[in-house]
Order: sequence, then C-alpha cells, then structure tokens
Amino acid sequence: MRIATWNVNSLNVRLPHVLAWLETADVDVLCLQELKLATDKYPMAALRAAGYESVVNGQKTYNGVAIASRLPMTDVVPDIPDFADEQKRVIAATVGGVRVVCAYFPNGQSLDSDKYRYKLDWLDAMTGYAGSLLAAHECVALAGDYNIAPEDRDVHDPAAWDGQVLVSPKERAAWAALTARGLTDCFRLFEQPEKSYSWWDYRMLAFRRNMGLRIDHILASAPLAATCRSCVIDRAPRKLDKPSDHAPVVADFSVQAQ
DNA sequence: ATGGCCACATCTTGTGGA
Repeated sequence: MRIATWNVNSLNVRLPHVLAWLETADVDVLCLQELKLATDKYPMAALRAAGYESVVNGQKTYNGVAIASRLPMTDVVPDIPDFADEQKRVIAATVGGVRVVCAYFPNGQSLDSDKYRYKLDWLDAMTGYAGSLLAAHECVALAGDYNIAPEDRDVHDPAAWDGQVLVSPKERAAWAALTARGLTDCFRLFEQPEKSYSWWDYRMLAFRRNMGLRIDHILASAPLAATCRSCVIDRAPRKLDKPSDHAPVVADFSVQAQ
C-alpha cells in the first residue's frame, strides 16, 4: 500500500497539479492538507473521476484536510477527539487495515505568539490521540504537515533557523514525545540524499537554491513500519508553474489490504 | 537589502503561512 501526504496550499489552485500527480504517482492513499476550502466546495467529482473517493474535514479560507483513497475507507473520524479546536486540521479513516490519520499541525508563527502556545497544546493533544490510536490499531500511519523539522539535518541552515518556530526545542521535544509513543519516521528508515527537504519558501529563489526544511512526514506504528519498502520526497511538483510550497512525500508499505 | 512570495477576503490592503 502506497500512502502519500501533500500540503497543497489551496486545493482550488492546486487541483490540476494534484490530478496530474495522481496519474503517475500510483498511490493508494493521499493525505491532503491546507485545502483552504469548505467541505462542500471539495472537488469530489474530479477526484472520483481520477479513481479516488475522499473524506473531507474542510474549512473556508484556512486549514482543511482530506484523505483521498482508491481503496474503501471506513470509520471516518474528524478532528482530535476530546480536543476543542475551531481549526480543521485532522481526519482519520481506516484503509486496508491501516488506520490513516491526516494531520495539518499548527505553524506557531513565532515563539512569543499565542499561536505557539496553541501549537504546543495541540501537539500535546495529538500525542495523547496517537497513544489511543496505537492502543486500538496495530497498523497506524500518521501522515501530514507536522510543521516541525525534527533534526538539524532537516534544516538547510540550522544556524539561521536557531530559535525559530519549526525547530524550537519545545517543538522537537513534542516530536520526541510523539515518536516515543511508538511511531517511526519512515523517511529515516532508509539512506536518503543529503539535504532532503519537503518545503521551500516561495521567496529568495529558495527551491532553486534548495533552502528548505523537512517538515512533512509519514510516521508509522512498529508493525506497519516493519513493512515499509521505501519513503521518498517527490520534488517534481515543486518545479511546476504556481506550485505548492510543499512537495509530496510517499511511503510504500508491503502490507496487504485487508 | 534581515527582504524578496503566494493565497485569501475584501477590500487594492491586511492576515497568515513557514
């Protein structure tokens, strides 16, 4: 089973890229973040014509997530249960025996911002949710835009980013707490190219200069991670006209759909 | 040159992203 995650930064704008990418990417499940559209504006028919059914937790203007799958989805749960949040950032569904959670983690803006406090609270809630997911399901995939670069090697210029949001010690501690629950970063299961990133600023010719961060991740429970055959970042869509600032990440698991 | 872009709503300027 091939599972992908992609922050598309407006599905209205990026739908052509998504459809074109699905034609060649051969993914079974695509987790989408930053739809920036309400659930009733989701292009359900276009995805269906491409062979994918969707479950959507949308919101006008900001946030919004969806899972598009060419395998049947069941037990759809939006949001983080028992965490009051106006922002639509999470949706989960079971696909082929895998509990897939699509998440758009908060950005945090800056360390002195209320949004940073919200991010830390949200991370705490997500860690609790991950614990309950792992207790209930053998195979769990938590895929999305984490807005955390876990290590300095995930940052093009660690000195320049020191003390900034996305790399701060508290965010990395939250990442450690989350992974300590029993989730593995699929990307680091394999030897990877130096300077592998999933996001590049639109400014400063950042993509061309590979001034990026690796903040989009697919984490898997141990039984699922044990079946992971590859995990790659596909930079091709970032080279298109009017690209998302994020590239998709794809993990290939040898689990048989059940 | 400590900023440069992009998407959205609104209203052609402000907010948010990362």
